Amino acid sequence: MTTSTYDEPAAAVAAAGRACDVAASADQQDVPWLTSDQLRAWVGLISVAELLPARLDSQLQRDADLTHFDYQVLAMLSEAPERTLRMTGLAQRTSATLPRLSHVVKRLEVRGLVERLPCPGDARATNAHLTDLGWDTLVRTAPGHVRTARELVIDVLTDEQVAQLEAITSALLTRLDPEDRLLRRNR
Amino acid sequence: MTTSTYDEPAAAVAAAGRACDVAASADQQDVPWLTSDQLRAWVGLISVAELLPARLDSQLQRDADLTHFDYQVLAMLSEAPERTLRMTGLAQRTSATLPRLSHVVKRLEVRGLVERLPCPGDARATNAHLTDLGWDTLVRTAPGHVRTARELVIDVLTDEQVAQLEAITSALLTRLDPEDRLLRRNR
DNA sequence: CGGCATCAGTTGACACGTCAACCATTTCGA
DNA sequence: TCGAAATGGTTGACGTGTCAACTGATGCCG
Repeated sequence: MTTSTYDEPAAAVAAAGRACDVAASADQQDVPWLTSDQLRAWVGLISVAELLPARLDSQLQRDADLTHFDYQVLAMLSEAPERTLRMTGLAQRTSATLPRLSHVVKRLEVRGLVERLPCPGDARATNAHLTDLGWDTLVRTAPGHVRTARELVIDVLTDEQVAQLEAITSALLTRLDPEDRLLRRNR
Repeated sequence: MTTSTYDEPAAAVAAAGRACDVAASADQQDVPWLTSDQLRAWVGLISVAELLPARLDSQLQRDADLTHFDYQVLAMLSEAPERTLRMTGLAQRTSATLPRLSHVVKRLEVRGLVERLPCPGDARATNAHLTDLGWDTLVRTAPGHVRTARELVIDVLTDEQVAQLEAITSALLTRLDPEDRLLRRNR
């Protein structure tokens, strides 16, 4: 049972893995457990993935009453021709489900940051359009957001690490986003 | 206004940044915008931070009706002496607020995976204890979780990249988790 | 044309996290 | 030793995301 007393969260996951070696040999495929190096990287990554979005949300919430997701929606629209996108396209660019996007856009519309228009070409579709107020809000909010991005990530790393991070996330996204919905690399 | 048509999400954030240069020079501090390299790394990171937790949740939900956070709670308890931790300590180890943990532990207790006991030393405190059922559940669930960790992250990267990722996340956590780990409504 | 499958999007019920308020216990200073 | 403040934890209301069901429009194939 190996019940030594670990202090670090990393060890907890490891212990569960070790326990599995004992119990799971029967009906589970052999899954090689992580080395201690791999384990540290894994725990680090999931910790960052847990804490970073919360920080972004709280900064944007405080400064502009926006979710990070709200911000991304506004940002995508600000880039689009006519500042307009169909709901489906917007959902893909923000990695969101359609129901989620629908709810969010509805709230943004109530606040006057976005408006919904029927799509001329296809009566089923809806176009989301960034209003002037939405644009102004985005412009006003961007600097603080960038500052946060620098404080929490960019300025903490060396240029070399930034380059490494780009390569690593790019590799991960081939698994996490196989359909390339984020349109990061449109082949 | 520079309204060229960008295809990449990365550009969207950039545009907002550029716009800010125009409008915000008056009352905002000068925030140097991100270079294209930095921008790619940033967008990659927030994409991963958005997608990875969702994947972990859905795998664990499917296989064991557990949230990734539930899993982490069980894992931390499995490591602790007597498989027992006080709520506050558990909250720190899982980067959770106390209310969140309280709700989660209540649900886990209903399912019989955890039990709550008054703390002998301090009548205010509560001890959370992993039951045998909880241990078995964790043991049964771990292999699939490890497999997912490999498929989505570890096996996608070279050994060198894993090492780089460890260094990078370690650096980021000095900012994201500067000893806070709870301290919600202080002062 | 008629009928069926698919697509685009919305809605509502439910689950989870957050926040503020709250209670009980403990600590500490005067 | 008494009372105020701090600690440990729980609860309930509210906002947001998810899923399943639904509406309406479009496309397809006979």
